[in-house]
Order: sequence, then structure tokens, then C-alpha cells
Amino acid sequence: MTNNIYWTGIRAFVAVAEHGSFTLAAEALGSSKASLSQQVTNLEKNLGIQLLYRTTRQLRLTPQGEGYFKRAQAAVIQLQTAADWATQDAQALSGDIRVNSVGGVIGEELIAPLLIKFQQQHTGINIQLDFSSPKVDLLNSEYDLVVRMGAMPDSTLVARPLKTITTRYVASPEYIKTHEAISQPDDLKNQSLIYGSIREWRFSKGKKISSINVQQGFHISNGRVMREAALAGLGIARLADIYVTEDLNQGLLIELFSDWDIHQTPLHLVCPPARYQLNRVRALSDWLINGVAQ
Amino acid sequence: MTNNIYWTGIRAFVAVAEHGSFTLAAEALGSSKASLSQQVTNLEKNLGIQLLYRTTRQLRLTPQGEGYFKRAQAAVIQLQTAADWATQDAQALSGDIRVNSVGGVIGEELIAPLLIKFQQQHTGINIQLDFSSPKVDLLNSEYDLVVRMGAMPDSTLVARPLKTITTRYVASPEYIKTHEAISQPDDLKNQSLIYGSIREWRFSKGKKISSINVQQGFHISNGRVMREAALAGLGIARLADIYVTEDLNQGLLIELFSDWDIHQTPLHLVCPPARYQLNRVRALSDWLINGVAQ
DNA sequence: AAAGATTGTTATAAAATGACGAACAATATC
DNA sequence: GATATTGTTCGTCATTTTATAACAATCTTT
Repeated sequence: MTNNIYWTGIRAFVAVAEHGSFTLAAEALGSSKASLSQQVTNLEKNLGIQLLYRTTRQLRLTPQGEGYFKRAQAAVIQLQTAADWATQDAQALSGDIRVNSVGGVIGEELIAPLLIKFQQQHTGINIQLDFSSPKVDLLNSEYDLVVRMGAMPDSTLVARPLKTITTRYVASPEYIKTHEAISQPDDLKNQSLIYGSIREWRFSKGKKISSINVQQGFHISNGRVMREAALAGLGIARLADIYVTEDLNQGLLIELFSDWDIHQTPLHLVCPPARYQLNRVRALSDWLINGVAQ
Repeated sequence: MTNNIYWTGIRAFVAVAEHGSFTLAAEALGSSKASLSQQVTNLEKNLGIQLLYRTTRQLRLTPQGEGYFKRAQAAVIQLQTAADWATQDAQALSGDIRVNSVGGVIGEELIAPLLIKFQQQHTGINIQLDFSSPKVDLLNSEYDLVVRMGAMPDSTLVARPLKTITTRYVASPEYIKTHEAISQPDDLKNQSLIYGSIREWRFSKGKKISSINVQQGFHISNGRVMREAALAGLGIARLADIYVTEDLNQGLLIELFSDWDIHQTPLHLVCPPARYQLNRVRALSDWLINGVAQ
């Protein structure tokens, strides 16, 4: 239990697993591949298990190696964070903050401007903003802060609600005039639909439930284009409210099924727990939550 | 940012902070105090901050040292857990599990029997059971599993609901006969009360709220003795239901204020996230939750 | 108040560990 | 089948870590 920890081996293994190659890892660490090779071997001996399948040309983690990697990497990140925390300046905020956000209007018009303003106010801080890649493994991620839609499954993360997104079904007045009446979701079957990544449209009204599986129509995974399509009278679109509130107010679009239950999706600000303890990260969190609330 | 991690210094510092002494830490690590002294000094140089106040006779963590210690220790535990996870036998469960539970009937009659049965079924497992010390710092604790009453504040922990404890106010039939009628909490002011650690008794009934601050009566921080006192007709006791359900069924005790809102406290099974990933810990968790539900 | 014991620090030498470069074996690519 | 690239092995060297012992500072004891 009080087994000695073979530190350098861990660092070597984590680096190799991160880079997927001894050569790259050696480069990144400023060390030699020979050294890394030996250390990973030693770590394997130390643990008594195999961590990597290695054929000279391909490197793959064993199942155990996979699990060990995730955990060890998290620990290494935590150690870095610990040092970061201890050395941070309590007064002035400084250092790097890496943010990942969903793209589209949310990222570009909601998040980005707030980040810019924050950076202007804290010249010691360096913000890096990336827009969402399909899967971001948050626990071991390279990000300090992630803006995500939907409920958070992983309970070990610090998740703060940022905003509530309401789903709306909209079409242009022209479209509605020129097509047969739409009063309930079932009527959608004969309509022209504009859909993005979500193909199953679910509706509820008290205990009444209705669901449509969108198969054909205009498909584009981009909210702005979907809005354009709806404005052009191409059909009925399912969109987050922030895309269309203006249009609805101006009467350029008309909302359908407004008498049905409102479907809301939370927008969360998520953070690995260790990172959340850094002053600068918490300050930016507060800033974002404050800024969005306005 | 990619600051090199001074591993050995971290191990030394964590051990010293844990033991509160260089000498003890050296003994525990099987190393020399001279070595530790130097490494902690090096770590401090490496971080550029002071971690310990040291007068030859007394050792104290600096504020920064305190924070750094908690985080670094968590990381070290995580690394140990990672090795533990990787080397665990996927088939047979084995290893140590350290459990901390609230005492009293819950610990002795609810938890302990289940642990015993579990251990009997898994001879490779070694269970250590301690009853609750007032404050157990779970994140950095030496426990794998903790049974706790009340809501869990720390969101970074895995907390599974185990049971719901209902608070009941009881007295013996004799007591009730021989004292003036009690129909609502305010009547308690003229009564003889048996109280434990909780001195403020709060009641609600819809929007009506009543609260009593117990100042005198019989004080004993032990549920069993409180029950005995109530049975003996000493007065009115505030007790968890599991102490008195039998007595209530048999008519040895009578419940008061049953028409008021029921106050329930959750009993949780709490676990540091890293530890929860170990087969044996998860197996015991499931076993407990399953066993209690019966 | 002074001696004694115990604590953390320093200094120096010995041991262990890590690091590098070159030669090597294995494999994917051309 | 030749070539380039990858990971491994080996011998050597540099660095780090460790231990022993002497030392200074403090608390305890008498």
C-alpha cells in the first residue's frame, strides 16, 4: 500500500501516452527517447503490469494502461495546479487561462466579447479561446474552463449554470401563410423541416407526448444558416432562442407550438475542480456568470 | 507553466506535513531526516515560496504551505490509487478498505453487520471500520468510504444516498398521562426534555414555523441512552426513527406532533472520487446500498 | 538557571539514478 | 526489396539523492 511511487516513470509514461510516441514525448520533455523507454519499462516492472502495446511502428495503450494513464495524468495536472496555486499572486491576476466554448452565436456573441473585456482589464492574464471540438474530456483536458450545453453527467466537475437556452420552433410568416395550418407537432409530418444535429424532435404538453424523427428536409449543422433558411421561408426550424428572439420580436419569424411545454437546456460553465481553485480561473468564472446575467 | 515538477521534494514535503515532523516523516519513509530537510528546502526554492515555518522545536505550515499541502497530498493519493487500480485483480476482490461510519445504532446495527458479511464473502479483502470522529476531511482522508448524516456540502465527492432518517419526538405513555396535554411544539416549554447534540428543535406545518431552543433537561449525546430515558418516562426525546420504530409499534413509546411536517435527514455513503473507481470500493458501496434497502 | 535531550540544518562522501549517443532490431512506406 | 522511422539496448558520464556525522537551536528537566 505504501508502495513507493516511481515518479519519473510516471512523468515519462504520461508524456508518452499524451503524445502517442516516445520520440515526440522525448522532444516535448527535452529528453532522450532512450531515457523515456527505460523509465516506462521500469514503471511497468514497478507496477507489475503492461501499460503499452508497442510494435516498433505503432503504440497503443493496454486497457490497464488506459485507466492508469487517465488517473496518473489527472494527478500530474493536479500537482502542476498545486504549484500554480501556491505561487499565484494573491493581488494581481496573472497567468494563462484556456477556455473552450460551444461555437455559434453563444461562443461568438455571448462568450467571446466578455473574454475580451476581461483580458483588457487584466493585462497579466493570457486567455486562449477555442471553440468546441466534438469531445472534450474535461477531467484530463487541457482546458481550465469549458462552456457546454446540456446537463453535466460527470459529478466530479464544478459546473455552474450560466444561462438557460430555450428551444423554439420557428418559420417565416410567408411560409406559414402558404402552407397548411400547423397547430400541433404531428402536423410537422407534411412540412418542410430545417434541422441540425438533433434529429429527434420531442414535444410534451402536460402528459401528452409527441415525437418526430426528422428524416428529410434541409440539413445544416449551423444555427446561423438554419436561421437564414427559416427567414427565407424554406421551412420550419428548431433553434435556440438566442438565434431568433430578435426576429420573433420584429415579426420576421413566428413561433410555433408556443402553447406546448417549453424545452429548456442549461448552458453550463464547467471546470476541473483543481483548476477552479486558482484565483484567475474563479475570477473569470464569476466574470462570465455576471456578464451573461446582464 | 510546463514547470518541471520536483517530485522527490513533493513526496518529502507531503510526508513531513502529514507527520508534522521531519524526524517522524524520515522514519515513515525509511529515509534520513537530513535528506528530507534538503529536499523540502529545494522544493521551496523551486516554487519560490516558503512552505513551512520552522523553529527547531516546532513545525507549522505557512498559509501557502497549507494550501499546497492539501492539493499535493490529494495528487499523491491519486497516484497511489492509480497504481492500486491498475494492479487490482479484475476477478477476485482484494485489498484494504477503510470505512468510517457514524456510530450508534446506525453504525453498530445497520452498517457493521453488512460489513462483516461482506468480508466473509471476500476473504481477500480487509475491512477496517472506525466510528466517526467529529471531523473527517474526506478529500484527503485516510478513508475509502464514509457513512455520514446530513446533506453533503462538498460537490467533488461521490455521495450516494443510503437511507433516509426521520426525526421523531417521543415519550412514554406514562409520561404523557401524567403531564399536561401536548398538542403542538410550543407546549414543549413546560415539559421535561431529553436532548442530545441538537439543541434547536425546529418544527414546521405548511407555512407555520415553530422553534425551541432546549436549555435544560437531560443531556446525553447517545441515542441509546436517550431512548432508555424516554422509556423510563423521563421526558420527551428527539430521536432518529431507527431507535424507536420498534417501541412505537409495541406502544412502549408514543409519537408526538405526528401531524406536523416530517423532518428527514439523508444518510449518505461518501467516497473520494478517485477511490470510488476501485473495484473493491465500488463493490462494497453497492453491497451496502443493497443491504440497507432490504 | 544549567544540563540534557531532541529537533532541524549543514557538509562531505558514497551510492543510486537519470541522461545521452550510438548501434541495433523491427516495421511501415515507397 | 530498399529506405526511413520507431522503440530498445548498451556503455558511459553527469546529476541527484542519500547517509553519516557534526552542529545550532529550542524545549524539558532538575
